[in-house]
Amino acid sequence: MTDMPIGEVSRRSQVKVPTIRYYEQIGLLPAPPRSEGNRRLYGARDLRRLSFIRHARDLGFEIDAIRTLLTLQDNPSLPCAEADSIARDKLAEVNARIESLMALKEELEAMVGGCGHRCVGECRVIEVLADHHKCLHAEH
Amino acid sequence: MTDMPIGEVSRRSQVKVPTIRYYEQIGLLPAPPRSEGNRRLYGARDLRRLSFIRHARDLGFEIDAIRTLLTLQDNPSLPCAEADSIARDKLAEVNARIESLMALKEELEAMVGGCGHRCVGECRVIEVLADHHKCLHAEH
DNA sequence: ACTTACTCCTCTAGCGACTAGAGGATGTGT
DNA sequence: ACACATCCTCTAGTCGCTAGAGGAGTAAGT
Repeated sequence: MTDMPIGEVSRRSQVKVPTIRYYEQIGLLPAPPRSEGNRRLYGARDLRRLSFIRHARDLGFEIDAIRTLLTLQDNPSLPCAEADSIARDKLAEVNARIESLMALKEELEAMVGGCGHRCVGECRVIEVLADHHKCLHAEH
Repeated sequence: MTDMPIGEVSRRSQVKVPTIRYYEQIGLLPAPPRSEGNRRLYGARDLRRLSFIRHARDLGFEIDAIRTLLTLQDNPSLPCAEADSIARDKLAEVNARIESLMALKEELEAMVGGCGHRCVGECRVIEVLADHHKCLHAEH
């Protein structure tokens, strides 16, 4: 459990080796002790922290937000309004992104469906991109 | 219509001035003629090209894909299978992104809903991020 | 003991698609 | 004549890594 080399903590946390070193460099992960041969030695705490980071990154949280979340995690007696608000912001952002991707999906489907694979002169894909007014959603 | 300065073509195409110069630099937009005082002078063709680029960027196409699409647009007699396949790829990617965002949305909703704004020690947001097994979707 | 193969170290540079800012020239309106 | 907007080039920064060079330490097999 303790004194894992970077490769093992990488495998277990699913965070790539250079990324772990990068996280150390930007101060997201504390610099661990080193072996006699100057290798990083990680413990269970580091593994938990890395898993936390990786999970949050997967969920689309930015490094800065994760920094805040980690500070909160380190101080469990603080009020959690901030964590909640970060998650709420993220949710709003995700909803917005879903909405615009749905519009995009419709537009792409119209493009792809309308093209009969002849030549570019008659291609709906090119046509739609060239002429904004042929869009399904003129707002953008 | 012709001999617009960069600011005007920017306003009309909705592409920012430095971005237009950047597109010129990377060879996405041909370098226009210059005025006596060394200012770029754009014509209707450039405006159309920029609008095409902007529209495609909005739709999430990468610069490289746009480069291909522009080449196709410039040669209308080529078969359009490639344009079609680029759009199809993009559609698949968009669908995948929508799906993962929907899963994310659920997870964030569970986080936000489960937290009663007390203190971090009881916060579901932190808890879920720290412990992967509390996720709704264990795959990721 | 020696070799091979692997992991690890530091360091620098690169990615994509811009964006920001410095420092200066040109153009427009009053 | 002057103010002010717009333009020019150039360099460097953003974010979150990723790739590669060049070298050192370590584990397993012979």
